[in-house]
Amino acid sequence: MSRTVPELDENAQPDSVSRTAPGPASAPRERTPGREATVAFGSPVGGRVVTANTIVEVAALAGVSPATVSRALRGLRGVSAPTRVRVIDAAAQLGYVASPSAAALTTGRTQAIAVLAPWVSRWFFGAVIDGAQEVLSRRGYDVLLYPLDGSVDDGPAAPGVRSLDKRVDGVLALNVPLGLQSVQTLLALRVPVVTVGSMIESVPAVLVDNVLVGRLATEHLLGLGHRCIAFLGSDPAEAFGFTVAGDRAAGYRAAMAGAGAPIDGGWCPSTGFAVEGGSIAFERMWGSVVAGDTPAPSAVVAVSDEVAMGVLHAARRLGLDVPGDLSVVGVDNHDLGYLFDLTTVAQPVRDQGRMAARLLLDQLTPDPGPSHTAEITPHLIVRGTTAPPSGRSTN
Amino acid sequence: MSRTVPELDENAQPDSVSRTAPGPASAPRERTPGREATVAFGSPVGGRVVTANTIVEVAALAGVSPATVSRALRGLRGVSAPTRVRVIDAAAQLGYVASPSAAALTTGRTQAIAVLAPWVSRWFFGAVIDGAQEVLSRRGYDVLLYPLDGSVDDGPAAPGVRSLDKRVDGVLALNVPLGLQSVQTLLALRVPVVTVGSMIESVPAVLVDNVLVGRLATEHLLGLGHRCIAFLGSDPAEAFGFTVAGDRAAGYRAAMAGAGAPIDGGWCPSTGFAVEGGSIAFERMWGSVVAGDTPAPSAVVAVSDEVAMGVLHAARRLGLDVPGDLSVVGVDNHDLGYLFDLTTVAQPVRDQGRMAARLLLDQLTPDPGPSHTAEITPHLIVRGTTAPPSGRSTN
DNA sequence: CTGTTAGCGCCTTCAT
DNA sequence: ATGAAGGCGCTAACAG
Repeated sequence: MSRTVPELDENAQPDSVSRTAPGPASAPRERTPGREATVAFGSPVGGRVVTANTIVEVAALAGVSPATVSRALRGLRGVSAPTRVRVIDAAAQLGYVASPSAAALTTGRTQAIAVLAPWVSRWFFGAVIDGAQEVLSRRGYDVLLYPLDGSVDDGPAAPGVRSLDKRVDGVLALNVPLGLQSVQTLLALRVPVVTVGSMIESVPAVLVDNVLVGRLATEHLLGLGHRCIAFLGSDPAEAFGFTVAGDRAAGYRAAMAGAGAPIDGGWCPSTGFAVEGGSIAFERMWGSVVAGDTPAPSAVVAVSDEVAMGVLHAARRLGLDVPGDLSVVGVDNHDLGYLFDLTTVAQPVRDQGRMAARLLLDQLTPDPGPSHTAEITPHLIVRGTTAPPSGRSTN
Repeated sequence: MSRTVPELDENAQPDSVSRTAPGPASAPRERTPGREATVAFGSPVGGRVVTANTIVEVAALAGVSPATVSRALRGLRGVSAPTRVRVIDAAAQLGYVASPSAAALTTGRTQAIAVLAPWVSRWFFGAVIDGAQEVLSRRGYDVLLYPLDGSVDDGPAAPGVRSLDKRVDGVLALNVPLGLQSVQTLLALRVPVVTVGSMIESVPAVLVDNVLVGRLATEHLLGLGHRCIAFLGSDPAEAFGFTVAGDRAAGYRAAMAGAGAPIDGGWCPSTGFAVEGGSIAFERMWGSVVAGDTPAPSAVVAVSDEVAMGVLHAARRLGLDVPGDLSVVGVDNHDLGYLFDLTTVAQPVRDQGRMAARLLLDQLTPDPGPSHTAEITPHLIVRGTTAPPSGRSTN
């Protein structure tokens, strides 16, 4: 199958299961009418109390019908104030929470949102999710995490996406280059979808003006006097509406063209978005420079902060001084970027998550109105990895 | 090696600003008997096909009863091979997926696991989740992400945890310092719980021998000849079974004591686990050193790699050379640690997620057996931030 | 092996 | 403002 585990932590210790705890015996999910809790939920002081499993118990305690409990607890109108109080009290006292499954079965809404992301351990995704989560949980939605491995190809059945059917009220797709089949399956779910960073036709999205991103980064370097600027992160296999790298590259090219600065063919290797890609590409490029096959760039625009970090690392190993010998700009404003004193084009990432969540929630209201696409404006943050070129070629 | 993110090509379309897409109109979740999909799910070629909403349609198409469909699709025995094939075919053809809500309502199992974590954007949590997710989704479980803000205090109602009732089959609590109330509410859910990094009495856990962690780090430095070693990350508010920092500090103290190296009162500030905590604490400490109130340490053990990064950053600002003037050890083996050439005590983090997930799944089998606690063995990874002290005080 | 019969717990008309 | 009744889609006992 897919999903290999490349990043096995060195020392993948076989599960050394040592101690043995008694454990809660984990009784096979009894369906008995009442459960014992050690804490009185409604009262400030502890004590033994039976937790209600169903709405019926609450109704009984409050002296009303289940229907009224349902209405009262959900804040629907048509319930007298005193009744509502009694019901809420009873529910609190019993620690009652409506069964999401049962509620979903009748209403057709699950109160859950799927978040599609290849990993969460990469900062960008984690940050977007944090932002989205914040908004979604405040509105009472659960977040279901779906790992969509980077495999762009999707089989005819696209099982990953398919399993979302009837499971969520909406989908947040994070920088996921979905194959055609997956997209169609996704849309066939008939639930609102919002993408972040990638585009699906007629689906609302949170997008950054990536051409501008590329331009800002490049023009900053041009402004410092650089003429020989490389772009690390073009991607040959651009596809499926995921044009982040391509757009940034375009902005770079536009800026270079605008300044009349020629671009060498060896200056635009592809890297992906991770640290290693940056290291490898830069080392290779520099090898080519040393060999005389490629003119030496005095600055680098990296497609992401992580790629920039990789470049910094490689540059150090190669004995290059940053920013003395080489200026570096990244993109993202990664949480750890300041540790490298990394100049970067910021694209508020947590905000993207928040906005995407709001866009999605908008589509979940009774009267959605037209869905729109939100555009995020990037801005330059100048730190210490950029400086005028050491030579005297001032522009 | 590591999976690369999506690919892109280099053509960028000018990004029109804030477009407004028609959007899928997002009809209020119609409950009509059939839905249109643009793709034939079962057949290799596209075409219009009605997606079945219920098991009844599948039964009809396969010419069997709903019960048989249920059995066949779930791989239960007691279905003849040809029948099973017919059913599976029919289901595929209709793009049928059983409603999780309905299934949960009858079985009492939701096939979902809650992951409790304060954030996802911090590397440690993301990595653990990635590991857990990998195991859980392979076994058909959904992952529900619950943001539990670091607030240790929990109100009497502990609403955050409470809402998990009837929603998940198990809970994975990641380094969450749960308050007493929350713990009891959690246990009252009557579902298996596994913790990572923290301890709840009689609840299985994945734990690192953190005393050993502290010892390994400290003894490494002692072995290099350091005598004046600070520990950044003691935790004053240690509580709720979350003893990570305390245990590491204890290991540090034990090692120091074993070497007969005295510990100055100013050497053990608290930091939390994030970068900034490390920077601030180290700067403050160094201020005290400069003021003559605290003897200068020649090395630092940081409670986490992020704290170590903060120390490195602060040290650089203070003009200290690492490892010339100061050696630094972290803990975690953070994905980005190598960029800082950071010596660290590794605790395979993704593996912790995997193991926790397995432990949890073990508890979900019909006959759970005794729950056990898994212990992870840390090990030292020597990189470039540690070296013998510049002075000649060799041991 | 397969079909029939009951619910699971809740929400939602429709009455009252 | 409240109650009564039916059904959401599925699974789990029984029949056969």
